[in-house]
Amino acid sequence: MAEWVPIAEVAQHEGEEVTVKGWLYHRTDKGKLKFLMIRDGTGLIQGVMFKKNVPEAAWEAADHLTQESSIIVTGRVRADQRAPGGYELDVSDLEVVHRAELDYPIQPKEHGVGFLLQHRHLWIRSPRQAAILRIRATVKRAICDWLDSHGFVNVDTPILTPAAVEGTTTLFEVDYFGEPAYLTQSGQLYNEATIFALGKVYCFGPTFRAEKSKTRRHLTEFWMVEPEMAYATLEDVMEVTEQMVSHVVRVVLERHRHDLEARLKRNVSRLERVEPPFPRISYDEAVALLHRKGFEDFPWGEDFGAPHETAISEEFEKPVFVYHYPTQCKAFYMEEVPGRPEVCRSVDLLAPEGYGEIVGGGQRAFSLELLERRLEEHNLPREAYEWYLDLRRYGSVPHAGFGLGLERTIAWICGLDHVRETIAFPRMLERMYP
RNA sequence: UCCUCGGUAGCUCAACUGGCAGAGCGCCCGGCUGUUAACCGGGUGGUUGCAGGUUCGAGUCCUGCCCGGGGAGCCA
Repeated sequence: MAEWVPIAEVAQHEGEEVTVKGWLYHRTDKGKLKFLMIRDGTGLIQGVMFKKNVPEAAWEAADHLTQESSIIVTGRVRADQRAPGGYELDVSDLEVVHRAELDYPIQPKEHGVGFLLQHRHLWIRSPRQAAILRIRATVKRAICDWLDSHGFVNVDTPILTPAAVEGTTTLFEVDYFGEPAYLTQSGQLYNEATIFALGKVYCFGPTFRAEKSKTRRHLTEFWMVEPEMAYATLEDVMEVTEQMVSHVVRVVLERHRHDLEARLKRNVSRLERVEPPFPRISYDEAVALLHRKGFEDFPWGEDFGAPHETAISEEFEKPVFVYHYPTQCKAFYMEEVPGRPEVCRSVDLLAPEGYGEIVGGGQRAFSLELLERRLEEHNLPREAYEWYLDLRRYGSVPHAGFGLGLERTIAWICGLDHVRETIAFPRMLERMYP
């Protein structure tokens, strides 16, 4: 038998007889000629099958072959401009591993979103969805590579937690041997402990929010990478963020340019501009900008909604940092701006093209006194935070960190209109199946 | 939780002012040596989301419920 090669590498075997193992994506019959679109997870290639070139049994097997049947196809690799992708397989033999039942629900045509999500376990086979999942893997890898090579130690923070990290908002409660426990919504507080042992750290895992959000930017289970650094400031956070994000975009462009352009119809020139430094504007400046752009009645002190974020990011070609938010709309652990306690040392990174906030971070409160006061103001149970307060008792340092939402970042890079396509099996309000 | 749109064949949708429930795709049969979601001919396919009401007659109007899409708030 000829050498088994992944479809992605078929072009390197021009003129040779090769075997591909995959699934039938689409078939077109033209009398004594058949076109078989074959996918194998690495790519898509057209097999051209002439009746006179294949054994009788292979021809008959192909005759009524159903979509998504698993097949092993052998043929000579040939360059042909008429073939999608430029190369095709001049088929000499075909073996049917399993003939799929004939009611495969997903056709190579348009479907409604609800239907596709109900069949997500099959939808991911479609080339576009598979491309997104491959890019997701690259994004994760690129993030870890960058952090690992810049002195960050990967620490796994717990998923089961005893209390709310950022207050008692919407957490998923689970039964922990008769006591309530909660699925984590951030590993940050634990990272603030581990930096005292390791210097620079990051956690990277799933987080859970039980909020009843029904928008293109929300999942109830999503992945977040959270770097945290000892002896670091808000300015350090912005520098690390822009370096890391730029690296990720660069790597994705390097490895997935074709998928981005051909499969996802992404305008990559927008991504090519993503290089440090990113513009930085203060919350005050952002509010002034909004006032100039038609949001005259936006009150100072409120957090931005989606339309505001879009309006701000429209003014810039790159992702933009907005820093020094009002203290009242950020979490209890934010450091104050010296001399201006009404704003805090926080920063959000807004992605271009209306993708909104992909990073939130800041410099953490340094002093025990400030933290104690904040816990009280936020009505948080002090007992649950005693260990956290210890961090300010034994060698407190200025420190800072941020969280980057993986799905939102991927949606932006891929140019998707909803984060649900960036994860294999999205968990959303109103949807837990499959 | 609120606002908004929707639910008709396996899929995407149509059906005027209440009057015989349809098309394209899929699938099945036949034809075709260059298809790109092929094309041509024939065939298959329905508890109109559920329950009740109005009416001679309801996919269509009314009430309630269920399910889903989009958005807001909140967030990454």
